[in-house]
Amino acid sequence: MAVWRNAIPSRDELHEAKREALLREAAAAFNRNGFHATSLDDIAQNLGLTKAALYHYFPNKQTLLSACFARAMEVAFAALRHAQADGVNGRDKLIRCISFYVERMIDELSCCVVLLEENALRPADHALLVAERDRFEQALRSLVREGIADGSIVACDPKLVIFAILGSINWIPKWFRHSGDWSSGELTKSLMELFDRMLSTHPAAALALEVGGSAAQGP
Amino acid sequence: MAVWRNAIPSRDELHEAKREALLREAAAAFNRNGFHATSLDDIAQNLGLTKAALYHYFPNKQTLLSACFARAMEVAFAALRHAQADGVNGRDKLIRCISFYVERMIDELSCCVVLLEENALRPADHALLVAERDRFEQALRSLVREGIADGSIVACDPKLVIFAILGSINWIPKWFRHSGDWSSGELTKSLMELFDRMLSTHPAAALALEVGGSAAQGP
Amino acid sequence: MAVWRNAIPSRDELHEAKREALLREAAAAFNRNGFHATSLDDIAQNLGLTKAALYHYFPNKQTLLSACFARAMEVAFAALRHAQADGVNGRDKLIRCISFYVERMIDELSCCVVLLEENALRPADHALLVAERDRFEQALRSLVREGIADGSIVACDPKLVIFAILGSINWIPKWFRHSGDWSSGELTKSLMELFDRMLSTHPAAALALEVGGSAAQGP
Amino acid sequence: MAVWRNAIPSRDELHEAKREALLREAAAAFNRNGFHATSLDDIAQNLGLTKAALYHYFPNKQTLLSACFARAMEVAFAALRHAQADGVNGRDKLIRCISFYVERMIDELSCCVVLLEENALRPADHALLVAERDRFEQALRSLVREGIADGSIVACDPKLVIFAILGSINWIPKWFRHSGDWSSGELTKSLMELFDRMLSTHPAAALALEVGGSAAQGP
DNA sequence: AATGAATGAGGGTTCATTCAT
DNA sequence: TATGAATGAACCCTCATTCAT
Repeated sequence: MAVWRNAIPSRDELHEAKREALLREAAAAFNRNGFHATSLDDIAQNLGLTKAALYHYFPNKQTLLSACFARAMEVAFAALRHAQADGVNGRDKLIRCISFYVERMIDELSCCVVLLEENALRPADHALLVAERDRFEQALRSLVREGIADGSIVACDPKLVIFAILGSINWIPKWFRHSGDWSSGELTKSLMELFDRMLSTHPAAALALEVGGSAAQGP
Repeated sequence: MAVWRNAIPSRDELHEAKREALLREAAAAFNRNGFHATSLDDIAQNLGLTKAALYHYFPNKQTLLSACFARAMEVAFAALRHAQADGVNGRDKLIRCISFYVERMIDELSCCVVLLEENALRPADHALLVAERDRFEQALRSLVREGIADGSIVACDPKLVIFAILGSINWIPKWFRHSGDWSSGELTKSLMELFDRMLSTHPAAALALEVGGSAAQGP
Repeated sequence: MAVWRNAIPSRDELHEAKREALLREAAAAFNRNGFHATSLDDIAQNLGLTKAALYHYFPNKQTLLSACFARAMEVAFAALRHAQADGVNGRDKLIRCISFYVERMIDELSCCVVLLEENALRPADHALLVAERDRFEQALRSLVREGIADGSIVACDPKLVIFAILGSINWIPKWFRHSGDWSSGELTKSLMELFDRMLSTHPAAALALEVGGSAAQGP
Repeated sequence: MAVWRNAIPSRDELHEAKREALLREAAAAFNRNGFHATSLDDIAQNLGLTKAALYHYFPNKQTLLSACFARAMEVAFAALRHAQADGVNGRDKLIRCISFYVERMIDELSCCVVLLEENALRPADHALLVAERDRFEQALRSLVREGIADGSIVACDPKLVIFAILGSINWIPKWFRHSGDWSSGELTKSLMELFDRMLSTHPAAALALEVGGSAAQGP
């Protein structure tokens, strides 16, 4: 039976797989050109489908966007849980969180400038999703405060630091290409080094940090 | 008489002033909602005009965008000249340049996510302006290399560092409000401290640097 | 006093002269590009004026068209009177009429495709002017009948003949240029020879005809 | 089965049929009112469609015009081939060509004042199509020269003769109505008699010619 | 599930026309 | 008289969305 289930996917599984492919394609297109400059025709063509066919998987274009946004939020909170579990201090948690988030976003959704398009969300989605995003940002700021308190992060304005980091991250899809100089892992690692130095109270030690690796040795 | 000539602006001066107001309003709207989500009606209404009236000042919507972009590039190269003239080493030059750029962009064009919309430019403008932007980014990378060479900037990948910094900067209009917690000068100063720490070989020294103070006094 | 009146034209005379220049320019433009493809800006620029200035001479664009049309009709009826007075038979009258009409239309109004634009006239003007044009066409047909009756024109359908001739004439502005191979007089003469042969009962004699010259020697 | 395939047109055939209907409707409208005075709404309403629906069949309004123009050119060159094959001398060829052209143009495209709108063509189409039209006119002039050489056409200026004939033809849609006095065949025949007399060296013989009868039986 | 046809709303642009200066 | 500014209507075109097949 298991063999069969692998060999011949059920109708629902096929549907779900196509839905997933559509979501990824939409995310990639939104990242490339922005939500408004992306037509359903564009997305459909890249999938070898017709515009009308998309409506079997999503009720409308806005939903594609909010699904991307929601996916980003899922990743964000997964990153947060991951960081809370494994991090040894504020800075370590923050870096782990960002690292996890960036690498998965790049691989799954071509990273998420989608977030740039928050104004394109319908009011209902907007309220819900922006609230979630704000919760995420609040959590990140809390990590900064935690780091400042435990001495792992230099004195700074948590709000500003988080804005700076998120800016760098959300900018990635504007220049990163999977075919380019870096893999998503390399990019993430290098970027984390920069952030780490920006935050560290002892930057020399920061350089020794192995970001994304098995263990983070805080000061 | 000279007083009178100042007091009563000529028709040309009035025209130019309105054109300038339109450019600013367009930049602000593009920053808020993106190029494609901004209709000429939106811009016109905010100026108390009709859509058609805009065509007295700009030949088409695309030109509004490229004018914003071009303005950003003017500021960028002014910042570069300023930094080259006054900076004492690579890091100092880079920080001065970014500082000057950010502060003026915020004040003049609500900062420039406009740059995000490069894909919306017409081919002719795109070729010209993106080339200029690339020249600017190259110049910034050169400053990084200069800093690495003179020991003021820590070993790093110049490309990545510049992307990280530009990302932070271009993200500003998504959250900064003139009516908010920071003035443009305060924001700039705080942000430069972060960048400085990210780049510095001796972060302690970096904190002593008075960034934004002298750097922001452009011509 | 007369000297003065010649040397310094009165305000009214100046106005009338400019109005006349505007009418000609409009006619030329309409002939070149058609009524709808001609903007008031086009006309104004060719006159070294602003669009708004035209409104000192004509209340609106439609009036420019109907004035051209009316002018064409004046010329048409002048041609008719001329032909009635001097022609020696039906064919001679018809040819004289057409000849007079064509030459003056070319010189005064760049010839009148304006007539092609009858559908662009406002209802009020349309009723009036098309009625006049129909009267003119009727008169031409009468000349054909007269020619058939007096033996100077071959048996034919008057309606069709007139349509054929008017078609040729109204086509002129599509290819004739004042700077080209023919003068308006030469063109008219050659064209009349063609028409004359088309109508003549004795084409050999037709070739001897001196159209537009001092005397027409009918058969 | 073949019967069925004929009885129930395929989707492609339906599409093509509608496209053809649109082309005819557009041609008729352009002939009636001119290109610029014809809105897509006008055309669409006459077809019982919405403006936007037209875009399933043509990419833009200009293409409707150039397709009409191109169609006219196809007919023109078919007429030319036909005349070259069957004509016995220059005059006969010319008349056959014109006859074939006129009758088919009237029946297929309400005749083609479309040609009047050459200025409305986009540069790319303009270059191509006007070149074709010029080739057609050149071919017609060659026929005139051939006729002069073989004695079937009276001495005349080929350029002028062709302009005169084309003028008559292009004027047709301004007055001809399918519901009127003449059928397209009768009109064509009568018109050819006029042209024939205009060209003939022996007009008596010309009258004996049976124009339009055999000439109108195209492939 | 997939598609071609059709639509209605909306945006950019042009242009005749008006008006204050 | 002449003009720059402004407007509103109309147009072409795009696109998300719906529906019958």
